[in-house]
Amino acid sequence: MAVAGKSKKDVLLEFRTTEILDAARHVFAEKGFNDATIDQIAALAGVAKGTVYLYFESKRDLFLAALREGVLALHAEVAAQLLTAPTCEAKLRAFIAARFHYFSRNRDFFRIYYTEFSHLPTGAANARPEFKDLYEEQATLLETVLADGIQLGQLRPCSVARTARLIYDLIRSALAQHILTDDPESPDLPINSVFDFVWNGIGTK
Amino acid sequence: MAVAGKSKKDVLLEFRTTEILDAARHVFAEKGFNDATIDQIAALAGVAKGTVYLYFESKRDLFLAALREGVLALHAEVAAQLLTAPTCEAKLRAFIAARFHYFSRNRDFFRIYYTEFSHLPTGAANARPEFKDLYEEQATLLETVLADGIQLGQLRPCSVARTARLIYDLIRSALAQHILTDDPESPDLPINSVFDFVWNGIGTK
Amino acid sequence: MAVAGKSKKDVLLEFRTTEILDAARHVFAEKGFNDATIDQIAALAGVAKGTVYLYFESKRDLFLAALREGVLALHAEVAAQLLTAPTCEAKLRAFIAARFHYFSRNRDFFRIYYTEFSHLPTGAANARPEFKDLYEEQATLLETVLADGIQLGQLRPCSVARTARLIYDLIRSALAQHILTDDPESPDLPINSVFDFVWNGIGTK
Amino acid sequence: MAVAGKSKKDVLLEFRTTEILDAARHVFAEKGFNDATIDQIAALAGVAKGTVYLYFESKRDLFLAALREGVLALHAEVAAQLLTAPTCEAKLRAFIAARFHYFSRNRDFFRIYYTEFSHLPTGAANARPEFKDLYEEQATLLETVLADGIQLGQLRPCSVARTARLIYDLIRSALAQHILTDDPESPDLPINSVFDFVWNGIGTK
DNA sequence: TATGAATGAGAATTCATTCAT
DNA sequence: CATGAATGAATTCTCATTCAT
Repeated sequence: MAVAGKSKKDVLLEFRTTEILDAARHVFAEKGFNDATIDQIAALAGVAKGTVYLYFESKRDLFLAALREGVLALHAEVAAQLLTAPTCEAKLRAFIAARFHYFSRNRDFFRIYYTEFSHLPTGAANARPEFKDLYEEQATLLETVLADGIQLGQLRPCSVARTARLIYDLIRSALAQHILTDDPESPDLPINSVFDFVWNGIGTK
Repeated sequence: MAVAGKSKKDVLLEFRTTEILDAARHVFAEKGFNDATIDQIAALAGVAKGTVYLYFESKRDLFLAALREGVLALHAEVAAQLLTAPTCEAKLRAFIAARFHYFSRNRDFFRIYYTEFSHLPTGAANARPEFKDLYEEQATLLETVLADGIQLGQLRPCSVARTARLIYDLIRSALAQHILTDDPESPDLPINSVFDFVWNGIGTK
Repeated sequence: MAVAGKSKKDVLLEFRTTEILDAARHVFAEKGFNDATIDQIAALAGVAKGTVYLYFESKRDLFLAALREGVLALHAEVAAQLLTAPTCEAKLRAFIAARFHYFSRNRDFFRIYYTEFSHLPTGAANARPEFKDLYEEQATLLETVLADGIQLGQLRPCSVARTARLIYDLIRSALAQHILTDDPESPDLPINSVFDFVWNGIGTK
Repeated sequence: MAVAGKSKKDVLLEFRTTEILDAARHVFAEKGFNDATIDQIAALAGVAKGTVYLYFESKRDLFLAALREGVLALHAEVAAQLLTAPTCEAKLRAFIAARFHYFSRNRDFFRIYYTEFSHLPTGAANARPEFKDLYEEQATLLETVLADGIQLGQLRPCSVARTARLIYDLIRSALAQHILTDDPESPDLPINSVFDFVWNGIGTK
């Protein structure tokens, strides 16, 4: 029994946390960080303004939490998909597809992710170490795929770090077109486009 | 004499405008639109707060002016380079190189450009028509190169619009790595990387 | 107990509202709308600037609230007095007297009322519909008295609307002399003067 | 020759002054004191902003000058009309009529006059001695008429000062209805109404 | 004299954050 | 724990006034 772990209190706590995070994600996605207000988030979460501060230190903190949570889920999903892919080519396609599918289901989150992670590599100026880590984890995933592919001779040799970054941003770019324009189509077409572009380039042979 | 054109007054006016725009570019680049204040910009420009409003209607207007000016200069430079390139391959390389060179010389501007244009394709939500046009002009340039290349059989057939967007964002991504990390190296290496990636993809054959 | 109605919270809310309105009335009376500042009002009310905005949407809104409240109270008092007056002559005198008495007790309010309602009949230009209504209610009261008086042959026939307006403004004028000069005398003398002037004119027979 | 008086310089000076005063009157009438800007006035007068300050100390000063000028002209016209009226009754009617006619021709001015003079007797708070005098001069004119009328037995005895004020404000009230509603009718009707009201009161007998 | 660019004090309003209940 | 009233720092923008040319 002791293993059960979650008391009623814990459940409530987690519930509130989730509720607030969901509201935050929605409002931040809608209005952007600056134009979102704690009032709006609290209202949407169905709690009082002060309550938000019981769960999160500050507006910024809440924002980061919303971002982190989503990124972790994304990472888990992508990593899982990667495991099932046998070849390097399949892994690359899975990486792309997993991201498209995840964000298709979490469009609010994409807006935050997109905004914030574009600012990410701003180097020193940005000073957001928590983020860096989240990003690194993603990048590492892709870099491993690339490194393996090169080793196996299935990929042309290149700078793994640099190329991973390119692919990563390429996917983000294609996602932006797919998500931000509220394209209701299946993501299969852009997934193929991106993969084809990455794999074959645009030159004829 | 009558041809002189610029009176002393005009010179001063232009000088002030430039001064303020430079300051704006710097502060906006440093802090982002929301965290930049007119006070800071005025101080950096060496004028009083009110003076800024003599030259620009509002904070937003100032921001857009800084952006527009840079984009127009960029566009002119890129277009010029494109003209001198004989083949489709050369044109694509020129497109990439021109952007790298321009932004290497205008790093402050890149930060603004990068931030704002990433938010661009947000569709209806964005409602910034002045921008759309600036972007379109750039995109068209690249699309023309692609369309010609396909016609000449030098490029694999693809969706011109979609591919142009991918390349465009790919360059932005590589630029971000180069510029935002304050990489002092010559941009030649990333230029080649990007071109190679675009042209050949990453797959072996 | 359930009947109590006002919780502690309601009381506090009403108290704050009153406090702010009183302060507003005072400052607006002293300085006029434009030269009054929210800072001054907040300070006088003993609250922070932001608190004012918790109770009123804007400076203008606060001003109108102060005005409206006073006008409604005035109207109620005048209407009550009118009911107790038996004859047309008595009603007219009551109308005049009630206004003098009310404003003698609410001198701050008179200054606002005086300023704002003099601008009232500016026709279309004014565009303050909330006001128009408040004014109309007052005017109607007087018009009814006049119309009845004419019907009963106690008043000389005349344009009821026009005459009501004249009397209304006449009272305001006399009030201005009485209130704005801080005349400490009983208002009985000006009340009689005004009534006599209105009733008999100045010509000898 | 020395009597000629006005050099070319003087003429220009007077011309500019008039031009600015006219513009000021118009803008102040349109927007009110606070919302009128020196820029607007200068533009309408066809001079540069700084020039206004060559002729008038401050915005307030300009406003007062516009007011003073109009009041003096009004006063002169009214005084002239009074001279031609033989009886007390005629003088009173002339006083009313002259004001209606003057303001019918100077509607812009009425708006300023109306606004400012309603605030006038605000006692100490107002501290505008220049005005007091302008007002007194007008009042004296009317008081003299009343005093004479009482002496001749054509008017019922009353407080001359108080009654003059009442009549004065009554006229203003009727004027407001006539002018501010842009009534295009001849002012004869309201002139008669006012006179009748003043002379006979509203009571029968 | 005339100009109009520059100034900067000032004011309304917002909203993250705190804390007494 | 939860609440939401209160706070007040911060920010944009305006415009009367000055002064170098």
